[in-house]
Amino acid sequence: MKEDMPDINPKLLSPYNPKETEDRIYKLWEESGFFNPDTCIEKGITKADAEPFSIVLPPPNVTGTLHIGHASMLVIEDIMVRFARMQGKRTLWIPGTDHAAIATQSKVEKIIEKEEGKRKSDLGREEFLKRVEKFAQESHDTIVSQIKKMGASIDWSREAFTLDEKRSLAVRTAFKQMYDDGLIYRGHRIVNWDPKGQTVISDDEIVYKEEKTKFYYLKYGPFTIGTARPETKFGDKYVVMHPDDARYSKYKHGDKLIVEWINGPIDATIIKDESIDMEFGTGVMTITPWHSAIDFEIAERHNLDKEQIIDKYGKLLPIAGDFAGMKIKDARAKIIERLEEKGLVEKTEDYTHNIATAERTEAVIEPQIMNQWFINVNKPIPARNNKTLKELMLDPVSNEQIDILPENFKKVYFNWVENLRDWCISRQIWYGHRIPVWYKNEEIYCGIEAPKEAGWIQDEDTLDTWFSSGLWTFSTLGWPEQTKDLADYHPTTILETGYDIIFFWVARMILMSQYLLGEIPFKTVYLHGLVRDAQGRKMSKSLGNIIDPLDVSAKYGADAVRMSLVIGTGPGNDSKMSEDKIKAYKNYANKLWNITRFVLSSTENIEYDEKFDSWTDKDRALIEERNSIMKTITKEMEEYKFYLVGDKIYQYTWARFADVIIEESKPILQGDNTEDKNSRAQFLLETLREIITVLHPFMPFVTEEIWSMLPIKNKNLLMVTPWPIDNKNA
RNA sequence: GCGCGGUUAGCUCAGUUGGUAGAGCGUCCCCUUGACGUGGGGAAGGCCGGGGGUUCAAAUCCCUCACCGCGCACCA
Repeated sequence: MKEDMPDINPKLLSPYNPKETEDRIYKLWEESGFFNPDTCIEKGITKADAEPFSIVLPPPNVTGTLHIGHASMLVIEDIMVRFARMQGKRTLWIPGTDHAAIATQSKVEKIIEKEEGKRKSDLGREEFLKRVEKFAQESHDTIVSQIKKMGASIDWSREAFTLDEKRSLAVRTAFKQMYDDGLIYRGHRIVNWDPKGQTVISDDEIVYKEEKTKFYYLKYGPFTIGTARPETKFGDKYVVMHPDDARYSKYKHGDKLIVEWINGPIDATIIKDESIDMEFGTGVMTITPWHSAIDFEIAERHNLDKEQIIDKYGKLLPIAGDFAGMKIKDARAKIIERLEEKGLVEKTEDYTHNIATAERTEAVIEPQIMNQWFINVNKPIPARNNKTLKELMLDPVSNEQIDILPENFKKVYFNWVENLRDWCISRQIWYGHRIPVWYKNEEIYCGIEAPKEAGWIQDEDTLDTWFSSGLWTFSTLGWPEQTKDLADYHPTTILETGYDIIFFWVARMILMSQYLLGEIPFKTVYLHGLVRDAQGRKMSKSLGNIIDPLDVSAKYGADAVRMSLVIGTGPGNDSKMSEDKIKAYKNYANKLWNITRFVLSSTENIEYDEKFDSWTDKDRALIEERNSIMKTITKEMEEYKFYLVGDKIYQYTWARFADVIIEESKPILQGDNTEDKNSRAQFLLETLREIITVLHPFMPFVTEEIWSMLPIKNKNLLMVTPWPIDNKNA
């Protein structure tokens, strides 16, 4: 039966085969050079003065492989980028990876411990770093090939890494400028210490977990104090209450008394402070300034002594007397035993509270007072109209220089910035940007390069990974050098990223760009959600519900995976993923294939005329209908409503074009009326062409493949073919 | 505690400025040898979370309650 169609591309005779197609097409794109806007200009595809469209890829961590969430991000961004390119914009998408300091280091530590039974201290800093770098390189290579598989039309010639030479220079330059402006300082402050990771972490790297524990009421002289942490109480010599608390009015601020305590009598001092909640417990507490942020603040206010009770490894110090050297967990019960013996335990209750744990190591955070590096977010900056970093972060969002989609995240953003405390940027890990500060005797030197004279020793610490990520929109464009790229493409057009890193990353990019460049890093922030499984659960190894983007792409084609990741995924919302959904879009790719076969075979003896004008009334009506849909689609593309567009094209192709229009066309094409026949044939060809064109950002592989088979004269690759609708000049 | 979402067909979700409820998957029936069974036609199935209000008209706007989810802050 197929002999009747001798001129049809033989590929069309069998079902669409993504496996055979995708790698070949990607290679075609890469070889064309069109991922690079400079090439597009050189070859006359894009005008040199065209409107720029630029976007940076949120650099995946070099901790392993990409997951479905990365795939979703790649797809949304690739749709933006392909659409912009087809609209004739000077389109730049910059790829890169993130060294992810603490995440990568702890991953490699785990591997080395598992495979060789060694710790990083057994290897030494230099050797350990070599191992991390090797691991990072391998991860990088995997990630790059995965990005290509998904069809990302990204400019590989501009690839960056947060820890490469150029980005390191950017980091040191930024650090030095902040240091010189007095925004970066070193000081003894209460910080979040991770006893397992042996490093400080920022407030945002903390995860609160619910814990059931005991709450003890202890006799402290004439008072009863409540605590869940008796092991910190050894040095407690201040007893604090609210100044308005009538129950304790006979005690005056500064009164001294001697109380019997864990290891004997203690000189206690009465402190009155308004931060005390009279309703909670007995309204009296003792404080441990070294190991509690709240207590630290009280101590600062009243200029009280601070004493360390717990060491870096979570063990008790000599102040604990008999308990010295014990771990917190073991000590707690023993201390209570002792207090019981002394008759100091009044009662014990069950208690549920949230404890701070480290995001990476899951260890319980122990607040400690330590000498660390901080960024001052409240200091006026003369070069920026005396605005503080906080204000520099707030301004562009409140005055709408920067749009956030969906808008409700603005509120979340404001709330976070307003409550922001100084950002602790030093980390006691090895992998990362070393702090560009050197010491010699009492002297301190901060510079972009090491001092030339001998005897200077560099600070041991590295920087929080988000410090370098904060520079990403401009460090990738060549800053601190004043490059052409920087002038052409910064501020970037849009930042597309997950809502879970709005604080970590989005806020810090705004901070860095506003401060260092005096301009916003991007005009729009598009926040995507989490990709969950069909039941709405998070994907995790333990649930066994992980969908690997590469697996499903191999099985159903990257186009099908792309469609299923976009449709039903508005900004800010989590999306759900299932193989059934992917399967449906694989069928769609095949449907397009079959439509193409029909249209090409049934119009074989008719020459496609792009300027055809003798439409029948019926076809004129169909064109009008199609144009109106295309207009809507274009408008929604411009509004970033890809989830609507994808579905609209799908519906139009299948339910309208295939099921109705093509069915109606069969008798027309087989009939005797030449005018009707010709008009309808032209309509089918033109409509197929338009469908394939507007679908290209969503399903680039199958559309590019079909495009290559359409009877169009002088055509270029579909990826650089102009978008068919221009709403502005319509 | 403060804030933000969500609640629409069995499941997962759309529903643009208020105008007679939609899709995918699933279920049931039927059809089909020239584009496609990865198909076609049809059907069942929804007081659009509860209550109240505005309006000629509300899934859509306002108020309120309930439940689910998330973020931030956390009390010793």
